[in-house]
Amino acid sequence: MLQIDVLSRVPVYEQIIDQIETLIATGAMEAGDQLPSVRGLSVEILVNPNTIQKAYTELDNLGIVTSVPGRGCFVSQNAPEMLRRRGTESLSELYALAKRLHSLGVRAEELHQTIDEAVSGKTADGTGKEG
Amino acid sequence: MLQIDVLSRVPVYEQIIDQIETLIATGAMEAGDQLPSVRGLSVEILVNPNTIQKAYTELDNLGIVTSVPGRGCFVSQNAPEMLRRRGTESLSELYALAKRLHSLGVRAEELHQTIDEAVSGKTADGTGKEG
Amino acid sequence: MLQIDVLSRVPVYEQIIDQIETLIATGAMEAGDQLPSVRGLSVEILVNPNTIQKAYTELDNLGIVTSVPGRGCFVSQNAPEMLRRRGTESLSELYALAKRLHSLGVRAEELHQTIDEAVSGKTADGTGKEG
Amino acid sequence: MLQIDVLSRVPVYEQIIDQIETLIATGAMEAGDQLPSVRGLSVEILVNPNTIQKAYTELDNLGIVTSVPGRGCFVSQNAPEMLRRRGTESLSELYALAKRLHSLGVRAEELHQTIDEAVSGKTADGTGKEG
DNA sequence: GTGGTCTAGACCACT
DNA sequence: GTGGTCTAGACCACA
Repeated sequence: MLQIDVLSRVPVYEQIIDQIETLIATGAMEAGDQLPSVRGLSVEILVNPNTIQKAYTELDNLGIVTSVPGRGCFVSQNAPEMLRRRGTESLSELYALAKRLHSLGVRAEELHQTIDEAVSGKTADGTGKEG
Repeated sequence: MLQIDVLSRVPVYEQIIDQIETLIATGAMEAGDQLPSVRGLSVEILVNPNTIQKAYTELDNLGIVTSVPGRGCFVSQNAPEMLRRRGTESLSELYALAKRLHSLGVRAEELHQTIDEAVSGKTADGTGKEG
Repeated sequence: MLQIDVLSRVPVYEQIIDQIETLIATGAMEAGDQLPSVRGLSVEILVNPNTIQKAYTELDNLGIVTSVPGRGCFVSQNAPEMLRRRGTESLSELYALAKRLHSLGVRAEELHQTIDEAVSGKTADGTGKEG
Repeated sequence: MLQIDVLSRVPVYEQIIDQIETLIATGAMEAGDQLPSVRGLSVEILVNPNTIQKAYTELDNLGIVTSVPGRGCFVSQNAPEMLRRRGTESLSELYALAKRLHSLGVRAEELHQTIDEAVSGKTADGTGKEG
């Protein structure tokens, strides 16, 4: 269900958060759906239960999911809307990265082209590799 | 000369690297130019000499700069070209980020608009802060 | 595990790098193996943790090793291959040194004999000390 | 006359020593020949006179040249023989480097081949670049 | 003066 | 526990 790269610089709990958010934003998971149990997901993706718990707690704090003690963890009603808003707010990251690449001499045209490729899902020079 | 944000999550030595790279890529510093001395920059921007040294060593490893013990630190001949190439290669990061934001529901139009703002230097909703 | 010569002109962190690379190249450590922890190795070979850290960071930059914060430091998958390639590329150093010795009047036969001794591990007149 | 690489890791004074030694060992300079004056060589190769002086002093200490105050610096009578002996002693460097390359996986055959190329003056894969 | 190395000791995020 | 960053202060070789 989730793909974890233990060698990545991105903390494991953050990878979990990102992927669950994407599942929700893309509609693969809907409001009210139950997340896998901490222990179940732990054995499935071979990650320490504490790390899973940390990711779930974080998602709860963000309001993306709702933990119900003794029952489980469920996608919040307004999760998709929240994620979209969060995405818009995160445009500042895109802004900062684009600004840096531009300052390194990458032309605006190349930046726009990369955006188009990301949106359309092509992998021209986007390998998906991070930093 | 350099602006350090001690509250940023970006390590100080990386801020130094980024800003020097930008100075070179924008032509503010040219091949052969001498960088400020480790100790001089240290007192100027109020950062420990070891941190400056770490940044310079990293820039040396990257080939952006050539350190000559006893003489100083100089911008490499092919630094501008290297930086531009590095920037182009880093488009994959932009690709990944744009893809993620799009998956969170951000529309392509918003992404392109952010690119435009980054290139033109406006700060509409790009505060430079992270998400 | 590692032998450090504090009297050598070779920096301690470089001695660490060299010896770990040798362990990997010779198969004593394999891809995926975990390196000793920074603090653990520090007390074992009586070297400051920062010096160990510097060696590990360098190995990470070289791609020989992958550091995962909070988990440890692991031998990269393609480390052995990279090391062998690096060795072949470094033949130019051997070339330069041999050329210099030859220009100083050392006969080719002596050079070949020294190579043989180095390969077979004998220490005839190769003390490992520098000239 | 001498070629100095100010960007090299090898100290300038050491480059001067090396090249003068090579000139003597190859017979380009003979016993009794006068070396260029400190100030003359200084302007010719654009190096600080103190650095030239340091090289000459070092050569004097090695017995390769003899400084005569007020008259100049001359190649010693037994310089060629000394250099040859020094070269033989320096075989330990070749030993150490060969041992390291071998430990990185370079085969003995490749090492011998590189020696042959260095002796015969070919530049197959010997670029002369250092480390 | 320059860069380079090392130590001691602290704090941080993450597992 | 892990690696990563930073500071303070020292010493070295080199120009």
